[in-house]
Amino acid sequence: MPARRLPTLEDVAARAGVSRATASRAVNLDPRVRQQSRVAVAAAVSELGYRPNRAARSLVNREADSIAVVVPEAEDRVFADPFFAAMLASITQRLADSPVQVLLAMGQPGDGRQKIERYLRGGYTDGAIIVSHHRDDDLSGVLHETKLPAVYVGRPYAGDVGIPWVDVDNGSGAALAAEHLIAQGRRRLATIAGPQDMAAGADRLAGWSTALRAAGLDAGLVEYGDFSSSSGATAMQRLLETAPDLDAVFVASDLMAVAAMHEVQSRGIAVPEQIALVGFDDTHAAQLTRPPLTTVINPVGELAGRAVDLLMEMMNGGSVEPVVLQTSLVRRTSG
Amino acid sequence: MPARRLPTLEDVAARAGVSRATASRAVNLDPRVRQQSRVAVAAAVSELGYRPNRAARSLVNREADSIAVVVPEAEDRVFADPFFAAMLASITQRLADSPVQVLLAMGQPGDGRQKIERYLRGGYTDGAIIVSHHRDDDLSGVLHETKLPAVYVGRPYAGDVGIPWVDVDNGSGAALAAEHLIAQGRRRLATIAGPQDMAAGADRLAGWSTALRAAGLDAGLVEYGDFSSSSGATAMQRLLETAPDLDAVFVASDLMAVAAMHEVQSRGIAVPEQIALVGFDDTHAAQLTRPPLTTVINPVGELAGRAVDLLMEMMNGGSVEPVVLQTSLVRRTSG
DNA sequence: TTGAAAGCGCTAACAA
DNA sequence: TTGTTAGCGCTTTCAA
Repeated sequence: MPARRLPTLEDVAARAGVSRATASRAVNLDPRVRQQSRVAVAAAVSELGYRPNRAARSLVNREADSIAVVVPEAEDRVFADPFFAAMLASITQRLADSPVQVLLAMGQPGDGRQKIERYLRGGYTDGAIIVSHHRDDDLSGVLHETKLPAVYVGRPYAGDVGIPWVDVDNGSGAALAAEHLIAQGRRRLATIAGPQDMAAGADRLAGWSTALRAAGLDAGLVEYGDFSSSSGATAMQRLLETAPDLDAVFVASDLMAVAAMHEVQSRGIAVPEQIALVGFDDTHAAQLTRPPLTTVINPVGELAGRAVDLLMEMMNGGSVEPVVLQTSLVRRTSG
Repeated sequence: MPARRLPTLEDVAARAGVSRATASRAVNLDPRVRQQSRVAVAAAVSELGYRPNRAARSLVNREADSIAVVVPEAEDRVFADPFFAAMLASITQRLADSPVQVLLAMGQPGDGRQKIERYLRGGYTDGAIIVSHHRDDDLSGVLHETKLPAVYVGRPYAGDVGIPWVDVDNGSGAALAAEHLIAQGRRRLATIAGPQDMAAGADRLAGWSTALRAAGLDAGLVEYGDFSSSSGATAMQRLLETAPDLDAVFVASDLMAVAAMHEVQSRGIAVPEQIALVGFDDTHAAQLTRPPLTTVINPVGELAGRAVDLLMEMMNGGSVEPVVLQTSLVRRTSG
C-alpha cells in the first residue's frame, strides 16, 4: 500500500529512452546491452528510485525468490533453543545482501507438519533448509515429489536419498568428551543423551558409548532427554537416583547441560570436584554458568553457511554432496 | 520449481463448468455466486488440489499478503535475547492460521537501517511491527511517507505521531520492584538501567527513581546497560566497586539480571541475604538461576497479540489507539 | 448471477 | 543489440 504509484520498468525505459525489454535486460545484467543503454538505464533507475516488482517477477519466472527455513518443532521450542536461534541468525545473515527472502516455517508434528507440507507444495518458495529433523517427520515425500531443492542441517535419520545435508561429526564429538573425561581419571561416567529419533541424538550416544567401551568402561549409564532444558533437569535427577556414585556426565546439548548443572548444584554436589560435566554445542549459555561449561563446539555459523551454499548450488541446478564438519572441545572448568 | 504445472484457476473453472471469473469469486467468498456454482467450484478446488498463486494475486491486488517484523538490532542480538525470541514466536503463532506470511527484517543501525528502510519502501509487505526501537532509528520518516500500516511494540522514544504502539507500563513495573524491595527493609538500593535511548530503558529508570524518592531514599545509585547479558555483568561490577555496601539491585532486564547475579555470586556475596536482586521480563531464564529470580512480568504473548490485532485493524483501514498493558511482580527467592 | 476482456509489472521468444 | 509481442495467474470492471 504505497503512498503513490511506484515507478515501473516502463517508467525507467521511457526515461532512459529505450524499450522496456532493454531496460529489463539492463536491470538483470544481461550482457547483450550496449554500454550506453546500460548506463542510461542505471541512471534512470536511481533517479526514479525504481525497484523491481517482486510479484510480477515471480509470476513470470515462476520463482519466489525466497527460501524457507523449516523447523519441525513447536514455535516456543524453536526460540527457546539457542541452537536454532543461532542457526536462523546465521542463515539470515548469509542471505542479507541477496534479494532472497528468508521465510521461517515452524510447527510441531501435530497440525504443524501439514502446514509445512502444504507450504512446501504451494510453490511459495524456491528451496528449503530443514533444520531439526526427527525420524517421523517424513518430509522426504514432499521434497521428492515437488523436486524442491532442499538441504538438511543435521543428517536426516534414515538418510534421505538424494537430499544432501550438512552436519558435524557428532560421534567423534562425543568421543572427544569421553576421552577428555577419562583422561581426567573419571571412571563412573554417565550420559544424558538426546532424542533417539534424531541422528544427532543417536550419533552422539553411539560415539560416547564406543569410546567408553574402548577404554574398558561401563557404558550403561544413560538417561534420555529431548535437548530441551527441562528434559535435561529431569534426566539428571534420574541419573542421580540411579547412580549416586557417578563422577562425570556428558550431556548431549548445552541447554540440557545447564539445567543438569543447576540440578546437581542444588543438591550441594560440587562441579567439577564431585561430578564433572561436559556439554555439547558451545552456546552462549555455556560461558555463563558457574563454573563455565566445558563443551563440544558445534560450529553453527559454518553449518549455516555451508547449508546456504549447498542450497544455492542446487537451486542453480548443480548437484552436491553431504558435508561433515569436525568438532573440537573447549575446556572450561566444569569438567 | 514444482515438479509439474500446478492447477490454475482456469483448470478449476473448467472442471466446475463455470468461467474463470466465477471461480475467482467463489474462491474469494464473493456473496454473489449461486450456491450451485459455489459448491461446484469448491469440489473442483479440492479435487485438483488448487492453491491460488500468490504472486499473481499480489500483482493484481497490489498486496503482498505478508507483514514484516522489524527489529533494528544486530542479528545475533535478536536471537540472544529471549524477549525478542518470545515476541517473534508469539507473532508467528498468532498468524499461523492466516495466509499472511511473516517476514523477519533485522539489522543493526549501520547498514541495517538502510536495508530495512529500502525494504519497507519496496512494497514487499503490507504492514510492519517494529519491535525494538531506539531514539535514533528514525523509521518514522519511511513509515509516514509510505503510509505503511505499522505498529510499534514498545512506545517509540519521541512518540511517533500517528503510529500506534503497544507497551507495558514500564514505569509502574519498576515502581513495583522498588516498593517490594523497600518493604523488605532494603535501604541501599541500586539499579542497572536499560539504554536511555529506548523508552523502555528510560521509563523503567524513571519509575524506579520516583518510587525511591517517594520513600525518602537515595536514587542516585545507577549504572547503565544495553539490555544485553554482558552489559549487565559489567554494570554490576561497576556498582559493586562504587557502592560495596548496597543491599538490593533492580535490574531492568532478566538477561542483564542473570549476568549480574553470576557476577555477585562469583564474588562470594550471597543472594538474597546480602544483596537482593529483582529483574524485569520474566523470561524462562529467571526460573533457572539459583536462587530463582524475582522479576517483573512482561506479558510478551499478550503484547504480541495486541500488536498483531492493531496492525490487522489498520490494514483494514481502521484507526487505532495505543495500548498499555499492566505488569505484575513474581516473587521468587532472589529478592 | 455470470462471462468476456482488460490489465497488474515483468521476462522471454522472436524478429529485425 | 534492440524492440515488438505474448503471456505468467489472477481480480475486476463492464455488459449481459
